[in-house]
Amino acid sequence: MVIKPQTRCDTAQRRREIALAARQLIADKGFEGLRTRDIAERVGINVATLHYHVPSKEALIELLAQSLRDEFIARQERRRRDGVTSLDRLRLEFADFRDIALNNPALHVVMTELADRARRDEKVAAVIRPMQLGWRDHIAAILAAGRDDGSLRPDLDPDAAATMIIGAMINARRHDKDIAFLDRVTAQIERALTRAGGSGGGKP
Amino acid sequence: MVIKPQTRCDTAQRRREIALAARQLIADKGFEGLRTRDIAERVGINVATLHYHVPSKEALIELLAQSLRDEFIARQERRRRDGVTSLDRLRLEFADFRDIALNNPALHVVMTELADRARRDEKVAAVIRPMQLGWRDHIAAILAAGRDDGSLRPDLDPDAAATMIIGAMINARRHDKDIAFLDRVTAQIERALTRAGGSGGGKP
Amino acid sequence: MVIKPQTRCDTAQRRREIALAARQLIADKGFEGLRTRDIAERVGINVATLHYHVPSKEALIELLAQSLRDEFIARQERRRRDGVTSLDRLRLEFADFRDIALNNPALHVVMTELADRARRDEKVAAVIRPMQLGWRDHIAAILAAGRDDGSLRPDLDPDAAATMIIGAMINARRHDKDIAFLDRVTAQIERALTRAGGSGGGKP
Amino acid sequence: MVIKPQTRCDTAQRRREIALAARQLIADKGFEGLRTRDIAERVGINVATLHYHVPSKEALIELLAQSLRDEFIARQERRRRDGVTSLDRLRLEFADFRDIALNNPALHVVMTELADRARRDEKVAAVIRPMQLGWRDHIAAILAAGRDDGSLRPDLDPDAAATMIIGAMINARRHDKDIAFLDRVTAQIERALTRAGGSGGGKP
DNA sequence: CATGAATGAGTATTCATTCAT
DNA sequence: AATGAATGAATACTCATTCAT
Repeated sequence: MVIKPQTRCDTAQRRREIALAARQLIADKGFEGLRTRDIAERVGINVATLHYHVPSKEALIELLAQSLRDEFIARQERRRRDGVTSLDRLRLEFADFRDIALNNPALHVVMTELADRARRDEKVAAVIRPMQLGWRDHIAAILAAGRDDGSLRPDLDPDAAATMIIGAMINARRHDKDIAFLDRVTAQIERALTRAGGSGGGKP
Repeated sequence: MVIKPQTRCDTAQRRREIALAARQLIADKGFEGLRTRDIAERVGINVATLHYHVPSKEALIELLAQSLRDEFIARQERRRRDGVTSLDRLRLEFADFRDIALNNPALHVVMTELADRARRDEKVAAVIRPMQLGWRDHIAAILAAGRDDGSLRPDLDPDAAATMIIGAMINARRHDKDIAFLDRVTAQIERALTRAGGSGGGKP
Repeated sequence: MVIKPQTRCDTAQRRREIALAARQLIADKGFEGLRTRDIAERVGINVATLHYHVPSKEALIELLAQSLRDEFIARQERRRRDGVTSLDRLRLEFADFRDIALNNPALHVVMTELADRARRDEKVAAVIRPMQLGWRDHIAAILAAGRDDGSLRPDLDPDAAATMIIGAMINARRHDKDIAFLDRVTAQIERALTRAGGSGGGKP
Repeated sequence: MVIKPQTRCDTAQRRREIALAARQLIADKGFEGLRTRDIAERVGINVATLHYHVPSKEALIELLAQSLRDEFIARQERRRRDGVTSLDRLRLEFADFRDIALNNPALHVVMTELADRARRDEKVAAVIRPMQLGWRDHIAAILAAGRDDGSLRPDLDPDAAATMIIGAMINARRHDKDIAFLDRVTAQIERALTRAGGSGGGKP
C-alpha cells in the first residue's frame, strides 16, 4: 500500500521499519495473514532485501516481539517516574492502558496475538513472558504498597489482584469499541480494591 | 497421528468428529497451523471425504465455532439449574471454569483463538460474539441479583464487574499452568465483590 | 438446476436424458466445464446412478456424439424426402440450418466443440467424422446434380463448393447473433453458385 | 517434454516463451488438457516461476490470445503492403492462409479453440473478436474494391462474401489433412466470385 | 545494500470413480 | 435401479527462501 521510494540505509533503521510494518500488518490481518512480501512492500523494499536484513520469518517474529517489548517497557519506565500514592500510581496504570487503547490500538492487538503464539513458540515465549510477568509484578508491587499503607483493602492478594486487573482491562477492550466501557471497568476495579460500599455484603 | 480404522457413518456424526479433531489441532498448533489434511488424518478419513462433509475451510471454521458455542451454552444451561444464593451461583461459575481448565483445556485455548479471529472474520464473529455476550450477561445477572439482595456490595456495576471476572479468569490461565493460581484469583474476586476486609481501605 | 423427483426407469430412457443434459451443459459451459455431477443433477439422479447407466466419462462423450449424430442424420433424412429441383433442395439445406440456428442453437455449438475434440479423440472422431462427411457428400450430390442439369454453374467443384457452403454457414453464425446475416450469406452463396450478375466479372 | 536448460531472462522474453509453449500444448491437447505444469516444463522453468511471470491461468489465456492476435495482425499488415489488383490481393489472402496451414498449423487450431472459448470468456472475447472482425473487414474491403473496379462480380455482398471465404477456408482445413483440397476450395471461391462459366446458371 | 528471477515444499480444492447398502 | 459416503490423483496457486547480478 504505502510504497515510498527507498534509498539505501543501515540495517538497524531498516529492522525498525520492518518491525513496525509487521506490527501494522498483524493488527490488520492477524498472524496467519502475515506475509513477508506484504511487509517488504509496506517498507518499500524487495522481499530479498527484507531477507537480507532479517534472515528468516522466525527471526522476523522474534524481532517483532522484541520491538513490542521495548516499547512496552519504555512506557512502563515512564510510568514508574510518576505518581505519589499507591492509588495515583494505580490510576496511572489505567490511564496508560486507556491511552494505548485510544492512540495505539495495534499494540494491544499484536500483544494478544503474540501471547497466543507464545504458547507454542519458545522463542516468542522467551521474549513475551518476561514482559507480561514484568507488567504483573509492576502492578502487584503497587497493590502491595497500597495494601500496606492502608490505601487499599488489607485482604488483597497482590499477584492475584494484578492478574485480575490486567485481564479485566484486556477483556474490556475485546468487544466494546466504546472506550467509556473501559472506564466503567477500571472504576469498578478501583471500588473493588478499596473498600466495600456503605451497607454492602455478607451476613453480618 | 491418531488413525482409527473408520467405517462409514452419516454426515452429522462425521461433522461432529471433524469439529472435534479441528479443535484439538488448533489447541496444539494454533489457527495458522491448522491444515485440512491433518484434520482428515486425525478423523481417519481422506481429505476429499472431509471436503464432502465440510465444503471449505471457511465452512470448517464456522462449524468449529458452532460446535464450541453449543458446548459452551450447554454448560451454561447446566449451571443455570443449580445454586440458590447469588454467591452460590457465582461460585458455580468459578467451579465450572475451573473444571474446564482442568478437564478440557482445549476449550479455552480455542475460544481465545476464535475470539481473535472474530476480529476479522464476520462469520466467526456472528457465532462467537453472542456467546461471549451471553456469558457476560449471565454473570452480570447473577451479580445484579446479588447486589440487590445484599449478598454482594451495593456499588457493583454488573456489566463492568462481569467483564472483569471473565477477563480475570482467562488471564489467570494464560501463563500459569498451576490451577492453584486460578483459585487465588477467584478468591480475590470474591472478596473484592462482597465486602472490604476489616480495617481496609479509604481514608479513615 | 432442474431437479425433478425421479422414479426408476429403464437404462435406454435414462441414457437419452443423460445425453440431452450433457448437450445443454456443453452448450452453456463448453467441454472443459462439463462435470458428471452437473449432468446427474440436471437429470435428477445421483452421480453414482449416472455411472451405473454410463460407465465412464469417455463413454458419456461417445454417447453424446452418437445422440448428436442420430438427430443430425434424422434431419438429413427428412430433407432428403423434399425438394424437386436442385436449387429447391439447396435452399432446403439453408432453411434447415436456419431452423436449427433459431430453434436448437445448442446443436451447432456442441457439434463445433465435438469437432474440435475429434481432432484428439479417436472415439469421438469415429462418430463425428462420418457425420460431417455425410453432410458434405449430401450437399455435394445436390450441387453435382444442379451442375449437370444446368441449374447451377458448370464450373462447380461439388466437394469444394459443399465444403465452402458448410463453412460459410457455420462461420456466419459464429459472431453475429443476428439471423439476418445468415440470410445474407446464404443469398450470397446462391448468387455465387448460379450465374454471374449482368455485367459482372473479368475484362471483356 | 522439451526441457532446455534455461538461464535467467527478463519477464518480457519469458512471457513470450510461455505464450508459445501454451500455444503448442493447446494445439496438441486442446484447451481442456492445458496444464500450467506442462507449460512450465516445456519452457524449462518451475511452476512457481511461471506464476511469477503470469499470475493466473486466466491471465495466461489472455496472454495467449494477445500473442495470437499480435502475430495474426502482423501477418495482415505484411499482406496489406503487397498486391496491385483486387484479385491479386484476394489471392494473397489465400496464399497466406495456405502458408499458415503448411508452416504453422497450430495457429489455426488454437485460433479455433480460442474462438469457442470467447463464447463464454469475456476477456478472451475482447481480444479475439476484434481480430476476427478485422480479418473479415480486411477481406470485405478487398471484395468491395474488386466489385467496384469490375474485377469481381457486381452482385457481391462484401461482408457476406468475406464471411463465406473465411468459413470456407477454415472448414477446408478441418478434416482434410491434404493441402490440395484447400487449393480446390480457394479456386472454387475465386471462380464463384468472378463470373459464371460459359453456358452456366439460371433458366435459359 | 538492493533486486528480479527462480524454486521446493506445501495447501485447499476438484473430480471421476468406486463401494456398501 | 439407486444412493450417501469415500477415495486417489490431480490442479491451480502460495510462500518463504535463495541466487546471480
